[in-house]
Amino acid sequence: MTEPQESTTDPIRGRIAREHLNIFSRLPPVYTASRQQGAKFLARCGNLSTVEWRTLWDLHEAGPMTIRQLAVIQRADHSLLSRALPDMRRKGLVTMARDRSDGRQTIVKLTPAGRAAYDRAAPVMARRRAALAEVFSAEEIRAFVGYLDRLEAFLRLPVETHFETEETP
Amino acid sequence: MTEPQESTTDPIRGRIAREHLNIFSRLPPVYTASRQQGAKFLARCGNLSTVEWRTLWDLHEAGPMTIRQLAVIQRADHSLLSRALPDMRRKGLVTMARDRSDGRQTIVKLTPAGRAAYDRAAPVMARRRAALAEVFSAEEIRAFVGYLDRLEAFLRLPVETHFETEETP
DNA sequence: AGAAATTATATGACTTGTCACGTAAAATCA
DNA sequence: TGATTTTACGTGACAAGTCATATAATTTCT
Repeated sequence: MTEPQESTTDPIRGRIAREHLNIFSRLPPVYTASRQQGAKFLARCGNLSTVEWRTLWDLHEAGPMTIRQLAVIQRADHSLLSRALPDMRRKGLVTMARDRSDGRQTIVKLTPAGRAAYDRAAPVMARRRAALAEVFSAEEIRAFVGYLDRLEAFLRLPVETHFETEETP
Repeated sequence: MTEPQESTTDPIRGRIAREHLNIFSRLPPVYTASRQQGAKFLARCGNLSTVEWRTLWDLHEAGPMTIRQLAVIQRADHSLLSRALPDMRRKGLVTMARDRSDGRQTIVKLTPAGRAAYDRAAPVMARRRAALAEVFSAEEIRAFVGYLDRLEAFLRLPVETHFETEETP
């Protein structure tokens, strides 16, 4: 009744089944799927990249800020922004001005075109979050986020933590 | 009592606080942290990359297989493996042989050196999973994975799903 | 004030991951 | 059997991210 090649596919299936419960293995595909879904939503409302969308959103919500602040909010390396922003300026979405009171900093600000791009994208991206909210209740989201918090805390522990002799004498 | 600059930092903090509950925003940093932690663990036991480690592990657990099967297990694009494997062969970790019965396929197999590299890395990576298990009970892992399953199912829905007029007449 | 340390940004090199497209081998179907 | 479709793999081009290092401006310390 079962396929004759079962002996060949079995170890593969077994492997997949076991990895299903491995959080570390699950993360990359889930993250990637999220990135792709986000990109598809963005494709429907202009041609913003993920980084661009996040940046427009942050600037819209929190007002003009420095590159570092953007990086802090997005929890990404500042170099990611440092590379993305000149392109966004070229596209007319933002302005970048050296801070007069602190010459190291660059203050990034939405332009009218940037605001327009935000306005075009925002409802579509809001729809995405609304769609998620149809699948997860607010309570479930909180629980899920709680797991993410705890996982992240674990992931950011210094690695040595896990290699010290942990015998409590 | 509060800092005088609160008016400046407030919108930033507010933004961070609000994004904290946004699953889509939380995923990239969590994924990235996991990748970095994995890389640090791997740095302690040889110099395998993430992809290399995953591949050695899969081959060790499920035996020789094709590039496609590796990609399926890892839920990644075949091109990722297609690029990584020649390097691994060059390092002597695997052999790649054209399948005699199906000339399209390449069968990847662990070499003794590959097995040795696996044996070196495996205990360290097992320790990582053990450390996670100290922080999450088996039950919690199941619940967490359940959320990931549901999220992934949502993320892989065709995008149009979310744009059809969903008024049930 | 001057030296030393810190901070903000830029940039090169790299990993993980995608998609699109080309080619060869295999499977299907007429 | 021969034409068409499918499948496996390779490869170029790209996005998102990192780290390390350099430079300039600011802050801190003596």
